[in-house]
Amino acid sequence: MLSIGEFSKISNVTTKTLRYYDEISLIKPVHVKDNGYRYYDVEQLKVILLISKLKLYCFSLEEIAEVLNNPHDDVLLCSLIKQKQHAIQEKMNNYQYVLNQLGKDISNLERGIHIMSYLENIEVKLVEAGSKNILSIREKMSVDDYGKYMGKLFETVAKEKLTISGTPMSIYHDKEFNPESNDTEIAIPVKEAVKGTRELAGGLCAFGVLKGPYSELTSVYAKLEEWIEKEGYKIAAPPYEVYLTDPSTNTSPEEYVTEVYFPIKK
Amino acid sequence: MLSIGEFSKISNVTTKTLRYYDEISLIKPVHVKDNGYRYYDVEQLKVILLISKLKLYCFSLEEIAEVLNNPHDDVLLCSLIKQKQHAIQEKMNNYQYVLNQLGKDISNLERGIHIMSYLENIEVKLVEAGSKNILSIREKMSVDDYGKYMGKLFETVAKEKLTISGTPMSIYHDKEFNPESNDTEIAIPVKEAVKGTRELAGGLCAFGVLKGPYSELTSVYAKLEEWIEKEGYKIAAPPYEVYLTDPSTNTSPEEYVTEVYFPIKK
DNA sequence: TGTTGACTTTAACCTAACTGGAAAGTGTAT
DNA sequence: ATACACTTTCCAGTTAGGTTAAAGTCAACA
Repeated sequence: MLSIGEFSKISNVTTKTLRYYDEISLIKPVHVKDNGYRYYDVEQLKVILLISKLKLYCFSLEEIAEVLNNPHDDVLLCSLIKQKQHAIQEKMNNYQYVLNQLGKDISNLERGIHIMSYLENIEVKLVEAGSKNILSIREKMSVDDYGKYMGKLFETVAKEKLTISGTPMSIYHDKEFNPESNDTEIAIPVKEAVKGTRELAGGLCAFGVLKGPYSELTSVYAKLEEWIEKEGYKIAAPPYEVYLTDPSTNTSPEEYVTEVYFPIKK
Repeated sequence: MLSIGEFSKISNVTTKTLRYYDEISLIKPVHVKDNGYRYYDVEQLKVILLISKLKLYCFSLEEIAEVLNNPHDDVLLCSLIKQKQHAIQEKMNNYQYVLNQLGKDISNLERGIHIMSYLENIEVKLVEAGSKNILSIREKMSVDDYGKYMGKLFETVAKEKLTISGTPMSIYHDKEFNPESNDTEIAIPVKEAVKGTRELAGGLCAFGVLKGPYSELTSVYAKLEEWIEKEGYKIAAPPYEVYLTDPSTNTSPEEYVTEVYFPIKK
């Protein structure tokens, strides 16, 4: 039997953490004296070792508890580990992108170029957008669902034998930003007017183009808004984006070209 | 002037977050009506854009505040970004290691090998350790300081022209684990008995070897402790590690060889 | 002008995975 | 017997917000 201090020293887990794990029933000492002193069994070292391993793999304590409650379910464990493998791979990709961006900023700063000066290169134009007939789905969704709904639209196009007359778009109906559930309309311009299609009104628009990943679109929004206020216009309808790059051809996000339209009026 | 909803939509930051940033004075609306309604200026879009960028770079809100409070200090900004660059690189290295480990576990699990079965391959031996004369520094330190203190020891060796008689060691005097400040003694065996050296007592030890990164040492501790209890011994003195691999030759952590000794008695 | 519905406010509480500190009680070596 | 190292519980705090409720306000339409 090991006191909490001994158990802590051997397992490289602090006593604070061990008491917390006891509290949440992740690993309970095999014996508790009447005065509350905790005593662990050497066998429990294997358990705390597993906990530490899974924590390294970015498991939440809740997920670890699930694994510990099903000690012989190696299929469950394996599928959870594969999930984490995927998640960590995603994080690494993201960090790789961040390192690129950050490297550019460092070399700019060392040349005396201010970090936000890239905004000056975003051009805003006043355009007259033509009205379009679009096949669309409007739903509360997260950004991750765009692909799914886009797929549905293309299915409909195929089934109904519609004629595509432009690149995919999304229209933002929300009044504020919400990453989990935005009121978004995913659309493709088509020739035919059938069930599921509608007319997207044309008119005066503030217009900008982005070459780069979608995460940089907010800079274009900001520039458009700045321009709209400076020129004395007001936003007249939900803004929309037009995706000129087909994401199914595996172009890198750096090469994506996206148009942004803010319908406006005086 | 933009309402909080408009500002949120354009900047892709939720209204909740904006209110929180107001509360902590990270970015305050340029005007607040008597009824409490917040109104932002288009110019503030650049500020929130910068905040989002720095958040992507893993800045804490406190660090971002520091940057915003020194808007023209590009040197400060650049040095902070470089810090983050380093930190992110570290994280990626760590994730790379995790992906390797996790990949091994997946392929093991798919072959029906249990995730903790590697423990069975750790061998424990009973040895009689000889006593050693060591030059050492004992201090409360974190693992990150090991190199620093080791460097000091080597300086002393050089200055005093001592004769090294073994590979570096560390002795753990703490009664429990504490990552920030462990009562650790960093040591090198030397021939001469001078100021700063002492005798490390020999005697019966439970002994194990690890080939691999230091983070896996806990598995060896656990095995040793299990063996000690099973054989009816008790720990008699602080455990110590002997580093057979010279970390200054750039061996990969996978190749490190470390011995672990737990001095014991009946 | 009135009304409706969308927008905004504050306040209080919740999250994960702990950490820190205080005050009191306990174990063990001398 | 005493000292002191070890352990206990309890409470508050950390980051960066999210959730919910109840109340107040705005703007557009009739």
